[in-house]
Amino acid sequence: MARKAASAKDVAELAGVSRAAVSRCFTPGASLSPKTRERILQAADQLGYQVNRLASGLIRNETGIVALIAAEISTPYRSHLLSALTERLQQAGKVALMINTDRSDDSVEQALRHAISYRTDAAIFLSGMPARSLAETCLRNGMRLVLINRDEERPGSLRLRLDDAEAGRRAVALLLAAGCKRLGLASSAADTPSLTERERGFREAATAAGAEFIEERRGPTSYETGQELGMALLTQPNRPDGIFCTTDLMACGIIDVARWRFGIAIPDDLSLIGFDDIAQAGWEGYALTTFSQPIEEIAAKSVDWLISGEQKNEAEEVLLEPKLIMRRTVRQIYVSDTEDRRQQ
Amino acid sequence: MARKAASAKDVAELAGVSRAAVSRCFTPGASLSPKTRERILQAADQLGYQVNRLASGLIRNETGIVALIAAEISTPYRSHLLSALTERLQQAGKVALMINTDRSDDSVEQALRHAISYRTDAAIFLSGMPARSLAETCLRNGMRLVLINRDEERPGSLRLRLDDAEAGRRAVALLLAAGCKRLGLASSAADTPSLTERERGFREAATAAGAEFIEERRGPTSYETGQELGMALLTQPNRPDGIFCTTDLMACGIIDVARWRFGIAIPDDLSLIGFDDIAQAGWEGYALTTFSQPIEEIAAKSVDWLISGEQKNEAEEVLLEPKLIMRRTVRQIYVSDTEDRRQQ
DNA sequence: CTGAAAGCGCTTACAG
DNA sequence: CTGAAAGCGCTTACAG
Repeated sequence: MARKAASAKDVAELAGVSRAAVSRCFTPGASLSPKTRERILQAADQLGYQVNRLASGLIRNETGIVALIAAEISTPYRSHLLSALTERLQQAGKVALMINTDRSDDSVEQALRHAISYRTDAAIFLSGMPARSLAETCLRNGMRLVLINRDEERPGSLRLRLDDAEAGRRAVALLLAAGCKRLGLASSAADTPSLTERERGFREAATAAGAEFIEERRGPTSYETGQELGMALLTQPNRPDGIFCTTDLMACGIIDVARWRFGIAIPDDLSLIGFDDIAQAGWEGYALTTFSQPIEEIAAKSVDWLISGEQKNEAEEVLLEPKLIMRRTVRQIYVSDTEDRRQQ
Repeated sequence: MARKAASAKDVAELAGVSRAAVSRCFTPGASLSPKTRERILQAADQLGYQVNRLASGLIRNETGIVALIAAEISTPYRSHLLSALTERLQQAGKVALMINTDRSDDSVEQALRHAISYRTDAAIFLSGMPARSLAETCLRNGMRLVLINRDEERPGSLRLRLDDAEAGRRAVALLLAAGCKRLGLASSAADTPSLTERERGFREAATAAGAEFIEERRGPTSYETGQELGMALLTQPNRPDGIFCTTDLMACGIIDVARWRFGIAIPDDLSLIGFDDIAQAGWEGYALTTFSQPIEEIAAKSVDWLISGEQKNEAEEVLLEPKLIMRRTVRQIYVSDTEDRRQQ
């Protein structure tokens, strides 16, 4: 039993041409007479020939592989972004190598070494950061780096960020406009750049507005943490009536606790704003007012940058705007009762 | 600017040994004196050398890459499975190539061709099926195939299935035991092997028990379809009081519609059973009684089979049991009120 | 234990 | 337009 796929040599022999010719047949733009091309294509088809990307990658110094480096890849937001990225990559003729990390420097380094050993054309970081020295090694090898929502930059890389702080500020304004008297900030203890920025924006605006607020930060970024956050915030003697939660996943936990354990009416007795616009935020049971991450835009910009353009030595940076998605967890007091009905 | 990573040649020169020696240094079990190894390791470290898996894959006919072929990869169940698979693969020293399909034969074929061109050691199918002829080509090249929840088999491949029909049957029994008088079967129109089996088991058992039931099948497998299903089922003149929904995602949609649009109390006025045990099924707002897919077991069995063992010519098959997860969407009537309280 | 040499499957100047 | 030849970075018998 042959354990080898057909090679260019096999095709060449069958078609009665040189190995070079069959190579040209599969490299766009190479000169080849229509007749020869036809003969080669037919032979290739007959043999089930597929060019070996390992070999061609070795020669051309371009593998068509790009590494996706991320932690917690089954989380709603993360998996959505990964999906968008994978799809765009495929449309651009690239292929995605998924590498799971646990966010530790060690595992991120490990991931990047994997990427290097497969000579990926690029690496996209959704979690963690490559050490400066390793990043330089990558660049020297012609590998491109894109950093999504990371707080540092690396020379030669593309950095895509959201204006997280602005979202925190807008959340405060919104909550105050809804008549909330006592604000709450809920976040995980993950200390991820995006979360920290959202928190900072919130504190800044709340302080500037002279608003009273309390905050709770704990645990990993999860639904369960949301439940704990809800318990902590809602058992306070003077509990908040307007909460900004740095992540939808946690906000869902807060909503459930408020509703099912305390019977708190949302948005009448408690207004809540999340971040990410995960699918569940749009579910009827949550209808969460939140800020959406422009996932398709992030994915598009990332792969556009990867496939086009020359390598530069400065870092490029693009700042995207989260968009406010109004749903039904923030009380609307500006609209009178009758107008409210007319609007529906 | 050097655009090339350090190669074995560079390391060999720096360490004053042959290229063969540095190759041996990085292949487990190759004979090499401790002294030489030490010198090589040091040189490699200094140069930031990583063996080029493209070149080694070419020679050894083993790339360490395994393709994950799936549709709708950001769905809760799918992304969870993908995450487990990726993790196990990494632990086994392999790396995951993620390929997105849209389930059409065409895109599945495309995906497999991609896998072939990168000479992946294996392909794991979570969606779609490789055409018989293509599958044979793969096997001939020594590529291993694992099919998860697929209805056909392919010689030489591993097929992992769940006893979906049995779950459908158990759902009927459970609903009947809960005192439901009129059953409902809710499913998407996706015609996926797993769904069809779950439906079949339900119909079989319902018919055998002489139970009255209605069914609704429509749309893709999504939360939104669940909402439609809920509308269709709950607006019936004689609506069901016990529903088996072939997927948790859709079940969540049904719950929300029942609760928020019709004010139906769950489980008092409507019992509901799902399938998959996605994270949301465990959320406080749903607390969905459901069947769990043994995801970790599926992942473990898949990669164990891949890394160990000889290629055989018959297809192997393993049948896994979905496990009933009792939560709070099925009415409990066997337990008297006082006993009920004692149990808590 | 170690090295020289052949070979994996491709691409790409270089000539013609 | 086409082929012969060199070379990408590795591994692996084969000798010593």
